[in-house]
Amino acid sequence: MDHTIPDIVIGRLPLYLRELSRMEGDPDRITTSSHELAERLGISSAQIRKDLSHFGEFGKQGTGYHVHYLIERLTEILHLTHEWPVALVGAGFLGHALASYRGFQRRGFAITRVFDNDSATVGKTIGELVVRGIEEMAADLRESGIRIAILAVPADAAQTMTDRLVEAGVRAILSYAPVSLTVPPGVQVSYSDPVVQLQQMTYYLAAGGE
Amino acid sequence: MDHTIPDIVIGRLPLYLRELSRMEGDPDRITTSSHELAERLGISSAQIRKDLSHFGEFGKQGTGYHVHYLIERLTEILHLTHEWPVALVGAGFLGHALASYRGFQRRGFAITRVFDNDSATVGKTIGELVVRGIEEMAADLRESGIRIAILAVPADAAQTMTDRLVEAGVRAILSYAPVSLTVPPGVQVSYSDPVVQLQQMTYYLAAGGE
DNA sequence: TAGATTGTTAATCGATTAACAATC
DNA sequence: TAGATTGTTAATCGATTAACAATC
Repeated sequence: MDHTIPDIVIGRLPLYLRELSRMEGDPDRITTSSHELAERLGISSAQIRKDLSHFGEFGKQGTGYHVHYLIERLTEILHLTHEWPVALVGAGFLGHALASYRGFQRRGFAITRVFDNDSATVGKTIGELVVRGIEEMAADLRESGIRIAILAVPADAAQTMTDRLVEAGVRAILSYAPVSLTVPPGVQVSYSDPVVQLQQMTYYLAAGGE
Repeated sequence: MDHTIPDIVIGRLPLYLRELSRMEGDPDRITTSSHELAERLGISSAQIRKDLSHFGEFGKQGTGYHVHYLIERLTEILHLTHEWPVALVGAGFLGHALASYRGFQRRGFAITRVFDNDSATVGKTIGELVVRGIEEMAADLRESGIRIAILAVPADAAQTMTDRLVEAGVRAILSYAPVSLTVPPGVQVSYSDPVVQLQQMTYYLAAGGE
């Protein structure tokens, strides 16, 4: 039941979880089906059933899936049963937006540290968090045991900060810097670059649109 | 040479372009190879050659690829030969961060409009842009011919705003709202949800890390 | 020339889908 | 029971990779 599951399957589980949580917001709804979920997510129902079957049997023939039960199973599978503390590196505009985002807490994460290397920013507060200097970072992360970081620094600083984070025990990095990062095996990296996403879409937009 | 190229191939082209642009920053560098590019991006050289071969022959045996020339070809392929105007919907923390981001212009995009439905925000300025009311949006987009929008509104408002954008002629939407959107055929949608990315990574983090 | 590297082919690998027996 | 929907199989579809002739 756990013969190294494809990464692409793991990538869809959070989408299932997100959609199920929306469904759970409706108090009248108790169950859903792979068809309904598929419809709402724009993928095939067979894919959803196949993905879930990697982890067990969560549904009932004729009835479908109990929404709350499936949420609990996915929460376990994704290791979201406890809240993960997250370090934010970079307190620029994007850092501020991330630190202020209310959506983390509800879904398993909490930014508990903010670091920046600009002495003019260090010491200021964002919400309840005081911005700390980069020189404190390694010791602080090791001491607090934080394993997840969000990188919101300029491209030039990204690899250096990544190296420091990994050295300090961080094992998962969500990077907003527009560069490919090099990390040792066992460290997860996920990227978000709005321009890369826009550039993919413009391929499909016939030229000529001013 | 153009028998509907796989979407996954198109998705990698912006990454090639980004890495090549970094290489071009080094004045000593004239050419690169599929091997070097592969190394820097963490993918296979065969994949890079295969991807590029969908569009033509851009390299020279024994020499590799001329960096500047390949940048120009990719720029054409992705329709980045002119700057695309972009409408930003939502002027919260994230909207501010996006509107202030210097990285768009250099890579083919310019946010030229910002809309928000909060009357306390409308009329304020972000950089050189004045925030406009949502009620102006449809007419303004149609008149300006804008085809690309970035959606930075709460989940609840996302589908309604999407419908309005599509109705007003927008054909590509980059959404930061944590919901699946429904759009008619021919409209591109790309998503960015940091929590989804974090949740994918926690799967690989052994539980127990407090 | 000798060495390097492309573009392409064919093989391999992996993911998606259609279909259906099982069963609630 | 009749209808609905799962979990799973096998077939299909698509993407990646290894290998190499061509050639700069």
